[in-house]
Amino acid sequence: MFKSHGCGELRLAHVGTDVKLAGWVHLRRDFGGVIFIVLRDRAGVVQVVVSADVSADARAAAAEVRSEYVIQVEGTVRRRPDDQVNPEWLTGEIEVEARSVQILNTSKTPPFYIYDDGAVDEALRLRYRYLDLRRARMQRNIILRHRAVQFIRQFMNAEGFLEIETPYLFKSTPEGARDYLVPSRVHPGKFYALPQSPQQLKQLLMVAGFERYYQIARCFRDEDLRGDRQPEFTQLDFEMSFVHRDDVLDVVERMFTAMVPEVTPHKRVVSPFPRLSYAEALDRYGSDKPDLRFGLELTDLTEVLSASEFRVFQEAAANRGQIKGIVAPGCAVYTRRELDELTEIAKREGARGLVTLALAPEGPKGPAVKFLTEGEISVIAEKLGATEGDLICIVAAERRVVAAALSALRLTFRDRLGLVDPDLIAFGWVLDFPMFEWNAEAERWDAAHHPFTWPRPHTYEEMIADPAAVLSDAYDLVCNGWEIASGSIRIHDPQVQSDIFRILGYDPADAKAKFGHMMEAFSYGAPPHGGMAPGIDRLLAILADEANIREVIAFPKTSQATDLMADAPAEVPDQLLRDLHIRIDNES
RNA sequence: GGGGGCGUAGUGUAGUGGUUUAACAUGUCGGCCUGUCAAGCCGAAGAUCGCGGGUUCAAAUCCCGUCGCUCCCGCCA
Repeated sequence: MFKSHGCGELRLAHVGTDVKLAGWVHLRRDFGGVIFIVLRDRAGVVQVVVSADVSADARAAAAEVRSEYVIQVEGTVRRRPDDQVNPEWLTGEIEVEARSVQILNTSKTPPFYIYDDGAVDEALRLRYRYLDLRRARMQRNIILRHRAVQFIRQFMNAEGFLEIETPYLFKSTPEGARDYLVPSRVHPGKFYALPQSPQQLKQLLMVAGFERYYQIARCFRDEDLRGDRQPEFTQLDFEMSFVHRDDVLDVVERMFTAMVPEVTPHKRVVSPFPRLSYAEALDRYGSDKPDLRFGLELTDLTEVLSASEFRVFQEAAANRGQIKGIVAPGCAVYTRRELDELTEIAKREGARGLVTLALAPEGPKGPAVKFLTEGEISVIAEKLGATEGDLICIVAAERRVVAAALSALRLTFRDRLGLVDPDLIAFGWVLDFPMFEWNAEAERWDAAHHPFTWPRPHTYEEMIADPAAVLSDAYDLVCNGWEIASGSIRIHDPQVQSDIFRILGYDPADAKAKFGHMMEAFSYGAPPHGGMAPGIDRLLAILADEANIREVIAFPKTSQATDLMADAPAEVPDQLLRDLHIRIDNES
């Protein structure tokens, strides 16, 4: 072994110990006769003192050393004099007096600082990802991820789940995200698809009688990226037989409630997780993934303002729309410019405008004041619980737009007013999703979650009577405003499954080709089952205080889905394409 | 597919009201230095201002195009 200890693990207790260390040169301070080297390895950093008095050879070697050289040091752990303790460091009470310094490898000057987590151009970080990963922030995040995943494995194992792998080369399924395809060499013109999730396979594992399955599964979706979306991402995919909805929720709730204090002790989990119906989430927060760390809930004013003379309100009420508002505490002083920005946010979500009422000391102010009676204004303020100094924001439009606009404003105030404790982890369940969604463009019903979800009323007659009213046993877990997991109790009855396909308008022959294996499997004694799939990347981003899941993935893609380090995707030799029976059409 | 932001020594930034030898910090290289801890002091090198084209007497600066990174909308059952 090159080393007897990790650099960062040395403490006062090691004083007097002879140690062999190996790592990277973090910083170097050369005084001529004495050279300080801050040596770094995975465990952390420690100060090495190389004195000419101790070893002329060691001093000579240390003088050659530069940032990020890989060196080996042999020496003795020594207590630092009281006035030279570095309280910033875990190893700050000691130092290693070097007897020998060996250069194991040199390094070019790195393209950015390793010892500092300061901002560096994203493209440069990704091009030199292996250097970026050396930096404290990424080391911390990747190690945190390891600990979280290990916790999950131990927890799931203890709960009686079996870890089972499923294929990456599988079959494209209709709907959902665009698939990543893999051409078949053996079967010209045919393609595998990388799984968007192991959904079908885990259900088949339930049919197979494993009862409890889990997998830290890579999933692939060929859609445009966002801060919370990468083309490949990782889920804790699990499925359970002979359970009801609450049994599934219970596993996840216990797991995360135990995990957070274990891997991030400075974070506080709100427990038990609040439960909201989908309808309630939209009603109170305007979103199906509400940030539950703060209030600022939406209040419905449709009824109290239905008789208003104000045309904006009249129209909304007349068109079966809604009038809702939120209160921004202390924001009555907002300038014209700030109010315009709020209006822009509302408009971006489809609202035609935003009604603002500033409760200034001299009375209510705002462009709509002249259209409202004093009585109406006081009813609004009372309903919303607004007091002097507050800013009221009202959107009147169709339900969807009202929800989207006020939700966006709510998050804007969250950020501007600093309404959340960054160390709060606020999980919440969103339940009772609708089974179907009307797809106006295609003029048909789509599955709101996926077509394998168990509908509450499950006879064809009950469902077709009013598809919009059919709720399902689908559920989401949200955390700090992110959708963190999604799942459902599945259909295990082939009759119900074919009824769902019928309502979704699948051509029976087509459904058989796409899902025949599922239908057939269900006809061989499929147990009632359900499951869920928490997104590991998103959860880790929240725990690591990162806004982008890139920061918790060792080798992520850019927002254009490229790998700047390896330069992928890339062209391939013609022969490879010929083997795959593929010709490139440069026209399209 | 659409919209916004960014691109200037290795890195992070300033300069963007047209006329500079393109500034500052840090890093790099050399020198001094035996107790520093983002060491200090002295000295040096380092930038065709992302790329291409245009306007002009004159472009880092204005215009057009293009590339890259990023955020958002669409998309993501």
